[in-house]
Amino acid sequence: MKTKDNKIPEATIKRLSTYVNYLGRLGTDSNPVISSEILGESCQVSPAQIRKDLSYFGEFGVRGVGYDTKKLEAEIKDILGINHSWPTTVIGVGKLGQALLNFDFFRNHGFRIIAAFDSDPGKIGARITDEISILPTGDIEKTVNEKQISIGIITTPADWAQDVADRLIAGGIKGILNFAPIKVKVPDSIILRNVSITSELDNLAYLLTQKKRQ
Amino acid sequence: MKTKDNKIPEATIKRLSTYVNYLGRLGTDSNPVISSEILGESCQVSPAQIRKDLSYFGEFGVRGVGYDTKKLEAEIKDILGINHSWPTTVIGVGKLGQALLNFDFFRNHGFRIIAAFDSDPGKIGARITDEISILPTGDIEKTVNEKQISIGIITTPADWAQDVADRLIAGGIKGILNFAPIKVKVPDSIILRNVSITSELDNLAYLLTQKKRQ
DNA sequence: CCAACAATGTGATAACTGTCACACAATCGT
DNA sequence: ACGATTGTGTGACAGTTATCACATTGTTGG
Ligand SMILES: NC(=O)c1ccc[n+]([C@@H]2O[C@H](COP(=O)([O-])OP(=O)(O)OC[C@H]3O[C@@H](n4cnc5c(N)ncnc54)[C@H](O)[C@@H]3O)[C@@H](O)[C@H]2O)c1
Ligand SMILES: NC(=O)c1ccc[n+]([C@@H]2O[C@H](COP(=O)([O-])OP(=O)(O)OC[C@H]3O[C@@H](n4cnc5c(N)ncnc54)[C@H](O)[C@@H]3O)[C@@H](O)[C@H]2O)c1
Repeated sequence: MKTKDNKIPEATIKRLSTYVNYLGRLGTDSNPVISSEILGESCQVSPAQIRKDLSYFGEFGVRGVGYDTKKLEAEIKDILGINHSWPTTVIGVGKLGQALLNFDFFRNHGFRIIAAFDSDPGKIGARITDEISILPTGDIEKTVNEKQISIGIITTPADWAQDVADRLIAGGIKGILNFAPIKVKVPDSIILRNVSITSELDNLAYLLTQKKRQ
Repeated sequence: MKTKDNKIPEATIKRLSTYVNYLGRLGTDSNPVISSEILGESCQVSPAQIRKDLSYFGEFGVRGVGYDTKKLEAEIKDILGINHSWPTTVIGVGKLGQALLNFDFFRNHGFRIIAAFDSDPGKIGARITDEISILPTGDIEKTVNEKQISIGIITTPADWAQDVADRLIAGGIKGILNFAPIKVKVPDSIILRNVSITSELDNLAYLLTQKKRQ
């Protein structure tokens, strides 16, 4: 795969994720080929935007025809790096952590949760699946290191997020997805992304308020 | 509150949410005043960016001093429209829906979940809290209308998201927060925001892959 | 009262992102 | 064989967002 440039807009990556998700839901048998027009309608993105997004990474379509559905899906998965399974762990098996642990979608789309941690003695040892049982927080460093876990998902209360992040990093984690409503500090070598559900709701509230005030 | 302009960057709103969240966590007693420098360090935003963000809405600080912590928090809540409680409902009381229903944080920060819906006969009728028990999907229109619910949070499987959205809209909903991995179609008058956890993970995978390939 | 200082608010500028039009390549029908 | 048609790929342009420098304004200590 060629990357013409390394200055890809973040929004482009987000859209690629949408495209690949939609392509995966398509019956490839009935739709062997798809145009940017049709794809755009489903993803609510302009056709030109789709072509532009793809053009950052190469030429995947056939002029006058469109894109081979299956091939395009594979190409985007390759671009995003979800054509293999990233070993992943969840720390904090509360309400949200359990939802993520039981979310099968991940398994088929590039992520494999292979460990779970909690600090609650009442939870430690509980089986989640055949291969996962809840480990104590103190084991994070060792386990991440031994199992070569790449991605850590933090779903502990905010007060513990930094501590957990530090442990993950000590164990050699590569990337962190943080659900706690706090900005954890990590060295530049670690990729960090935050999911802020609260901020999405706040945004909704703002737009509703705007509409009312206008 | 004055709004100088109605072209506020979406990123600004997202950051305001971060600021207000951080300010809420501060002990206002020990920190009656805060500078853009300090706030920026905690929120990982440049001081200039913070001042710019706030300047879209007015002048809230005192030159040479900084911002009154409590007052700034109140001002941002006012800007975002989270200085009162939005009546909210969750549709799809599965793993994720339950996590959201039990997330107390919302209650103290501008959102009050006052109804929950599911289509599973085994779940209907179950009590969530004193005031909420799970209602059947067929009641969405009526309940949203009667209780004047403003915001609907969709946590059903993707295949049902559009149906649920249509019912919410028929009931007079104002805004929708959608967790299902599909783009639901809504009229322009409805505010729609999507939370895509998968896309955040994809983004993480992309960045990790980039790092590896570089 | 004034000078030294601290931190805000903002216009100018740079960087980034999205839109659009159209050249170009492949296919299809005659 | 070739013109008509379809839909991609991309350069030029427009719009948006972030960064920076500094003028401005309030505070504090002598
Ligand atoms: N529930 C939601 O809908 C929601 C939404 C947005 C953000 N969040 C955030 O996600 C995080 C988890 O939320 P939740 O609702 O699942 O809370 P929860 O209380 O249900 O779960 C937290 C879990 O973390 C465990 N834990 C505490 N300290 C720990 C530590 N040091 N190491 C490992 N595990 C530890 C607890 O034992 C518990 O099982 C919080 O930071 C919350 O703000 C939750
Ligand atoms: N669990 C996660 O971590 C996670 C992460 C990202 C996105 N999501 C998305 O959130 C949604 C819910 O995920 P989940 O893990 O909670 O699934 P789940 O299967 O645990 O829950 C889905 C719930 O929706 C109910 N439901 C089904 N059809 C309905 C209808 N027509 N009306 C009302 N309720 C209906 C089901 O009875 C069930 O209780 C899915 O779209 C999923 O893709 C989940």
